[in-house]
Amino acid sequence: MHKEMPESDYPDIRELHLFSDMAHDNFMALMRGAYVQAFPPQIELITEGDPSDFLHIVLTGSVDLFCSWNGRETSMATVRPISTFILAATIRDAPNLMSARTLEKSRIVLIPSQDVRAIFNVDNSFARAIVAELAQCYRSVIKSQKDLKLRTSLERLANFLLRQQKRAAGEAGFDLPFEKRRLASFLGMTPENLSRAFKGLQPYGVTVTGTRITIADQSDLEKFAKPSPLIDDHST
Amino acid sequence: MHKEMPESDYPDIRELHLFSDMAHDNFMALMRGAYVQAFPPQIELITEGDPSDFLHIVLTGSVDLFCSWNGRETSMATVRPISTFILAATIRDAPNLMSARTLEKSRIVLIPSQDVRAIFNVDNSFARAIVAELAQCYRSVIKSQKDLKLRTSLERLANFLLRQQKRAAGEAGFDLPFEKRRLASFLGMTPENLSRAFKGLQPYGVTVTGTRITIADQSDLEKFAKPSPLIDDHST
DNA sequence: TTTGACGCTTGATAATTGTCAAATCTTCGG
DNA sequence: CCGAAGATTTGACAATTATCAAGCGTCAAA
Repeated sequence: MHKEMPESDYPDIRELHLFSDMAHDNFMALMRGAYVQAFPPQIELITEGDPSDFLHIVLTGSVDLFCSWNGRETSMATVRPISTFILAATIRDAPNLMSARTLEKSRIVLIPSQDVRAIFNVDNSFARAIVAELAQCYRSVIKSQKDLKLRTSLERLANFLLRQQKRAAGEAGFDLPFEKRRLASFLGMTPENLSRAFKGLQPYGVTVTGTRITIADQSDLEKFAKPSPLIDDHST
Repeated sequence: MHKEMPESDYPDIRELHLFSDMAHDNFMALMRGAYVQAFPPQIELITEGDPSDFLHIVLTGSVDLFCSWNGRETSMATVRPISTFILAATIRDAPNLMSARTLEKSRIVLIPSQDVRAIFNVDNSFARAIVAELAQCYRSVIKSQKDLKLRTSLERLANFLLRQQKRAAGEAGFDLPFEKRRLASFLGMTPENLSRAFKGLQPYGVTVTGTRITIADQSDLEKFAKPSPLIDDHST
């Protein structure tokens, strides 16, 4: 089932900010203990509440982080290559707060959490890289929380579309990066409401054809969305 | 205006997990560069968007962290002694994502952010303590986000009251830790709605008299609130 | 004690969002 | 190409939450 990691994957992982500065030997020690596995779509990799046995890295494909309570479920984030997830739980040796499932066929690296903690204890560069990563993650969630608490669903959608447009190099037309039902959950609304929200943005020049979005006039939409770097710029 | 820190405050700060393991010299270096200041209530200590010039520590009093957008405002957290705030922005040398204001007369320690980053770079124990702190903060926000996305306002209030009751050593009666208007904002609702939400919890044995809350039967309220350690236990 | 200021509550109403059911569209294996 | 399964859309309706305005209570300065 599990396969040792092929060395051909090392460079991609080494390039991650999290691993780029650590000592060679320590990096190799982490890699030697790691597994890589190809998962089909819709496989639950992690269940919230379970202990965090592995630090995960998405090499290809994509992973949905989601949470459940009382029969309800909500999508928290989508992880795309190449990045890690559940770092905080791994470091604290605490139960996972989120579940994770593959959205598509995905290659995932699994690094035993105890190895991560052991190297964290001896490699100072690694420890500092983890600080940078956690600070970044923390700030991202704060931004997301501001988005949720300060904006209506229509405003959240409008700003989401503007962020996506920016990721698409500012092109007027681009494709949604995932299903609408998941987008709805991510934005904290129902699929029905998302459908209506798209219509509600038509007066601001937003056109939807299937998964394809077109923004006629970016500044027009911005007048409504009022994007702020303190909420929408996920790079700082 | 600014006062150098009296050495009598050193032990309290040293006891914080963040500082307890670092080298003596480095701790002293941080303290020597630090200021302590007594602020009256309702003073804005930090404005979101500003660069993070100081790591803050609340010695006495309390501080509200809040965010604004488009004329709206929401309370994100209340900081009580003795703890730090805006660590993530300090470490990343990034603009603050939240504003901060004193809720009451408060003594605040200000440690220049560049000092914190400098010591972070040379003190490995400090770096590791920051990892633990940031991981904890991150997990707290995730829990708060789950609370917001998965629960109705009535459920959020019910669970909030149960958490407060736990903090009050499980006593049936306890006082709200801050104004209702701020509680409403923290829970993501209007003051009017909070007032009605309290009434909505009467059938589950919740009584409100001014700032005093009484929970007649904890298990009765829990049957409605369905608290979960993955949302409500802020110690892990 | 009076007078404001301010926070809290209440009622009426509106806006937003969610639910349910049915219709339509897409996808994909046979 | 067909047809079933699942996603999306739409409409009707209900629940939740916000807004506005008025009233009540408390507290502190005059």
